[in-house]
Amino acid sequence: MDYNAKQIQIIEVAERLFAQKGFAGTSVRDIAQAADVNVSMISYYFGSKEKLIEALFQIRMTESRSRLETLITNAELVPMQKINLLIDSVIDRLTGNQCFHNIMMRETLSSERNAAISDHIMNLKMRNIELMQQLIREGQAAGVFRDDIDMSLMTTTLYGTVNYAIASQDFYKKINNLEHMDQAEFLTHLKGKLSQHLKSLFKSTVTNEHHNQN
Amino acid sequence: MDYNAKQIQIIEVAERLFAQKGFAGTSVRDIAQAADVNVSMISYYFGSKEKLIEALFQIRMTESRSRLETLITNAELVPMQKINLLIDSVIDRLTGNQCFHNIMMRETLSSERNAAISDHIMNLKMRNIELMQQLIREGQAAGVFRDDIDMSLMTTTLYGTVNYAIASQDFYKKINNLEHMDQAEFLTHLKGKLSQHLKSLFKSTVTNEHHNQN
Amino acid sequence: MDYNAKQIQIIEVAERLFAQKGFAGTSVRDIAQAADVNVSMISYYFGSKEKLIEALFQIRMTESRSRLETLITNAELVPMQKINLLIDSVIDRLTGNQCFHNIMMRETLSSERNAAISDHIMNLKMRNIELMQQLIREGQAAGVFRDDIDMSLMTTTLYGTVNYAIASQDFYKKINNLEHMDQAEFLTHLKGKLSQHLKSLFKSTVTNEHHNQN
Amino acid sequence: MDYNAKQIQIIEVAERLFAQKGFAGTSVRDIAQAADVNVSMISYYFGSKEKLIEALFQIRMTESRSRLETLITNAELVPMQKINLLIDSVIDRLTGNQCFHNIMMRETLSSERNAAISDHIMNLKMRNIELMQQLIREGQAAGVFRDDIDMSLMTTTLYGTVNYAIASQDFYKKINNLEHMDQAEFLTHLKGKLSQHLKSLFKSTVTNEHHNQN
DNA sequence: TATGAATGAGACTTCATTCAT
DNA sequence: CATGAATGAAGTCTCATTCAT
Repeated sequence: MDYNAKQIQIIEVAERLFAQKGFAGTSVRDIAQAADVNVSMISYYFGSKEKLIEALFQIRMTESRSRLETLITNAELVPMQKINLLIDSVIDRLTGNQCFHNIMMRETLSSERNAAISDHIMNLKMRNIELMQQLIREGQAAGVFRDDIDMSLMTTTLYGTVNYAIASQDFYKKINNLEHMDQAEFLTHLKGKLSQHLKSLFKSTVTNEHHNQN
Repeated sequence: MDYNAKQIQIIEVAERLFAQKGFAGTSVRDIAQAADVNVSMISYYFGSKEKLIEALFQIRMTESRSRLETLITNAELVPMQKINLLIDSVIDRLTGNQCFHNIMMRETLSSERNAAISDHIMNLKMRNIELMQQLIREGQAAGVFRDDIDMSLMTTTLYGTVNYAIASQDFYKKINNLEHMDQAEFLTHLKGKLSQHLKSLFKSTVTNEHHNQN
Repeated sequence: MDYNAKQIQIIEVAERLFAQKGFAGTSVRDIAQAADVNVSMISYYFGSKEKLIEALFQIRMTESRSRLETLITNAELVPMQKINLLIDSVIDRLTGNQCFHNIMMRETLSSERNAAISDHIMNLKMRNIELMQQLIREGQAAGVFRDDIDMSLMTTTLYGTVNYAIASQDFYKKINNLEHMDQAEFLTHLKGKLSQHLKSLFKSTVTNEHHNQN
Repeated sequence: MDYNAKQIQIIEVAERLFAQKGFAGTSVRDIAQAADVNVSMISYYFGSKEKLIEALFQIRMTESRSRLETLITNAELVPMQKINLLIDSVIDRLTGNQCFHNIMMRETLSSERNAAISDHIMNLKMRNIELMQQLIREGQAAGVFRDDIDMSLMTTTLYGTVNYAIASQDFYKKINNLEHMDQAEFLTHLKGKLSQHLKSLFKSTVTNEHHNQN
């Protein structure tokens, strides 16, 4: 599936609006107006509003498909390096695609799920968790990771923390008196803080050294 | 502001539907039908659909006002005990009000924010963070907590993890082969796991003992 | 099911327009405009355009339910009198409800049939044909009707002739130089001619007297 | 006016679809898809959807032009033989072109008539009736036909019966327990029945013998 | 000559809200 | 105080046709 310039334009505009106002809260008129195309183009190009968001998911998820694979299967890195790179990768992806991950979060929250989209999300998550399990086993085999790591909870903390940080960025700005920063500057700052925070968290929890049984 | 039985019925039904289908995705007809009242009642009682969700926020947030205060100001507990109680409290609140916190998450994600709701959310977060700062300072004064704790990030991890776990509960069930459990059983299981996981996380990160500089 | 004044108004207007332009050829806007109501009233009152035509069928067919029964079961008439009254009854009904029978004819011609409407039509036809079979058997028992009457073909001729006459009335007018007549006058004339014609046809075909085996 | 292969293909597909779903109920997309041509071909070849149906009428009516003439003017047949051949000819034509006559019936029922089509229909009917009048006069001159025949009513019965029989064929099948027959078999059966029925009807009505004054 | 992309009008329906009772 | 009928705006989608190629 490849899309022409106008289709991509529509998808990008839709992504932004869906993130801002939700799927149901965004009308095809909104999208058409913002993308500067005729209203009927959405149906014409994608079939329906529903199919448009499916196209969006298909594109964004295809894009992020291989990054994790190459990282995990890189033979030159030790497990803890991979964990740290993984953390930065997740931070980069989620902050770099705020709109899309916002939409994905909303869709995850919704129980009126579109089957195609749910499948996309489920597949992505399955793949991610499997890669992480593989990484954990590698670290355990090398004797540097603890044996009782619940990877699904660590993943939850990783994604949950980054997601929540992005969703609450305005609040974070305010609480830390960072309102003077512009968006780019602030994002760099936030990413640095998150990176440091999560790496520290993972190191304490995942490695064998100095762990306090609870 | 107190509401009569019918108004409360409407609010509770609306809460469930907003959580399931989103604010824009839920029509006043849906609410009226599910609450078994006339459609015009929503406008009649609350003024508008918008005002209805504001009423919902106002109620739910007023409800949760005092719990945290009493915990933090309890003189009989040591800081680490408070942290652990706090973690359980957050887990309980978020899992016990999944519908409402689902709505709050969605609204936080939305940049088309209703001013009244945004204010409610902001106030709640400010209050929470202040109480936590207070708790942290108490622990630091007692010499059991590290000096360089970024409480806003720890809070982000706490809420983010619990939120994400709730949002992804279907996935968690699947990945851990817990599909045989009924909802109540599963929720108990999940709460236990989250509690253990987050306490461990906080202990490693917050206390002075065994910390690995990063 | 009883309908209020506005609903009846809508149904009657719709009946006329469906007869004139067909179901697909008539928009809800056409109907709303002609009935002098808001467009959304059609959906509001009937659910959809489809349901509107179903309501129309349900009403018209309920109306014509009992006429035939009372005629056929009337003990004071001899079979041939019943046949003649039946012919006049069919002529009256079809000319008196031109619009509706026009719609029914179109729907019968359509293979994109609405299930509810098809059922209505099928039921009506089944009932009619059964009553006629009963009448024929009565006449045969009395020895005045032939034994080899194909009632389904006679019925086809009866309804077919009247239907076609109504559909071709403009042509009939022209061919018989009756264009000076107004509609009421012409209809009376046509009904008389049809009555005479069909009675003669049935007498020759149905009765035992003077029949020429073919 | 002659049409190329693609145009004929379009016309034939359109004929089938118009018969099935009506003119307004058939979109040019439906036609283009079923005929496996580009959507714009309809406008390109015929100017518009309207012009397409006109072309269809023009073709089908030109086709059937001469059959009746040769029959009526055949000097070797006696009037009653011509009547019978005429009946079979009508049955053959209407059953053989069900699609087209279905469309013609619908268009006749429509009061939103396309002028060109109405003219076509009117011309065909005028020609038919004139040929029949000629046949009747011939029979009357020979002393074998009654003097008071209303040919327009007899024609109405002929066309009306055959049309109605075709339109109600599903019902006829059901009522006579012929549902086991395939379409070709059933059609042969129906044509035989109609032929016998109408010939008997005409013989009783048209000829001087054994007529019962009404 | 033939095409497929593109269009604006209009299709049906649902929406939140109002108003007379 | 409560209701249900009614409304106009706006929703998504399909339509027949046009136009540049």
